[in-house]
Amino acid sequence: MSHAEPGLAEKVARVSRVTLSEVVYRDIRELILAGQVAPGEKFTLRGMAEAVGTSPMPVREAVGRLSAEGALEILPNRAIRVPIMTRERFAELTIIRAEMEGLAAEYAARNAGAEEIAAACGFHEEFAAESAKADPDGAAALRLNKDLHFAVYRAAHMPNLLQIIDGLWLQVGPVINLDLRASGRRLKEVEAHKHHARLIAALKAGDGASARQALADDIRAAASFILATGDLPSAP
Amino acid sequence: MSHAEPGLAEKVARVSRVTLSEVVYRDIRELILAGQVAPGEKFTLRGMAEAVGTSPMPVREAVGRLSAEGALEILPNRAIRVPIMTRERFAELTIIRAEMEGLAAEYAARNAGAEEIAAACGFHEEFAAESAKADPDGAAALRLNKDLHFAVYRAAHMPNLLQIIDGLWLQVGPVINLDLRASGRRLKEVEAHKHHARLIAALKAGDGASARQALADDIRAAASFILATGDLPSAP
DNA sequence: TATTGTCATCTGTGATCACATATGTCAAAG
DNA sequence: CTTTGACATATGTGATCACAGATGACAATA
Repeated sequence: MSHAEPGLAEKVARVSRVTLSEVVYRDIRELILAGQVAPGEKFTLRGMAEAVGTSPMPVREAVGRLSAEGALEILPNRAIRVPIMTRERFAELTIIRAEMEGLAAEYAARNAGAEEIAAACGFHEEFAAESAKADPDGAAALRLNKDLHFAVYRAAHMPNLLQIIDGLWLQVGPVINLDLRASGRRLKEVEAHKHHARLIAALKAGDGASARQALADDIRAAASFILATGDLPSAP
Repeated sequence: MSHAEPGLAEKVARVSRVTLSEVVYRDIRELILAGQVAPGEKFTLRGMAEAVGTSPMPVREAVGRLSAEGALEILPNRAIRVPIMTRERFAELTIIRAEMEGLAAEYAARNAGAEEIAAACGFHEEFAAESAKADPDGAAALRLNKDLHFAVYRAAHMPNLLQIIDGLWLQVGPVINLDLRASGRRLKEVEAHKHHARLIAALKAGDGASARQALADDIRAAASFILATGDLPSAP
């Protein structure tokens, strides 16, 4: 290929053809993250294939990836289901999240550019506004909360860390969303916006230790609420 | 089971039945961990399938899982290769490892039973003995080093954390092993056994903070050596 | 010699088939 | 009414086939 023409041919060629496996993977992933599939729910390759209008093949690859990430579970019977979240597993994941996401916040405080901090700050203000309402929109607040968190994590400029955190959110996603439906005021009660404010202030000051502390507190406060009010089974 | 002859052999075969995908997955995984495939090396589904004596099908699933874990990489051309380790990626993975494995060590100091500490101590003594030799066996020392580390991580009793650490070792595995061949005395020069001794002492004392510090120092010392002496490319 | 165009081959992706096992149904025996 | 057995169906796993795009070899051309 000649390098002379960066024009149309190049662009068209760069149109990365996305595989069906990738599409199915992202579809199932979104279902799980949005909490639209309940923990313990089982499904089959052929059933999912018919639902998305493909052969079972792409679903197989998607399920393989998702089970490798812990977002799905393959029982000894070879059945496929959304993993059940126990109190013990949730507690462990909370410890890991506080550590990893705190680490990301610490490096974000060091490495973030001004525009990245501004973006995170924007999400923070939107979130605080939504939280302050008399009857806050839980789904919208939750989305803004996620936007804020990942704006910070991206600002750390650590792609491998970001990928691990992504996998952790995929595992706790169902519980977070299901719990929100059970108790809509969660985000206000745990005073998430106050933790967020401390986080943003630390980012602006370039104070890594404080950023880490604020983020860890945010995660632990939300987790404590879920462990206290949620109905997570206690099977070890 | 309603079959006429259940027989012992039948039962054993049925119980211990693992899928071919799983076998192939573990095979490739071991190749990568042992550093028997070089970073950048490419391979094909059909080629690997013929090598292991199956159809391409199980290889496809194994490769899918491994690429989800970052142990393999799928290029835009859809070619499959062992990821190239850059200085930047190695530095980031080292930060993450120091944090995660340090966390595991801290909880191991709290949660480990006496027999678990004894097992780790045994690996430590074997490792120290091998390191003290005039001409230490690098491969054996590396294996003992891994045994010691994972004995500690298992003692934390945090299965999710253990799985994440496993994935991290899978990503840094090739470099560790390749570097060892280039400079056999690495383990002695970085004085790994001294870090290990501090770690074991902290475990016995139940001192989580010291255990974390010792383990983080061990990882950072080895990483510094590789960054200083290795020939990792500097492509961001 | 260097470049380009053509053609045979290779490779990943997706669909379909074959098979062993797991699950569900239902009638007969206790 | 409960339990057990056989039988029909459904499901995951593995192999094979079909196909579009990528790769590589090689001759023709400037």
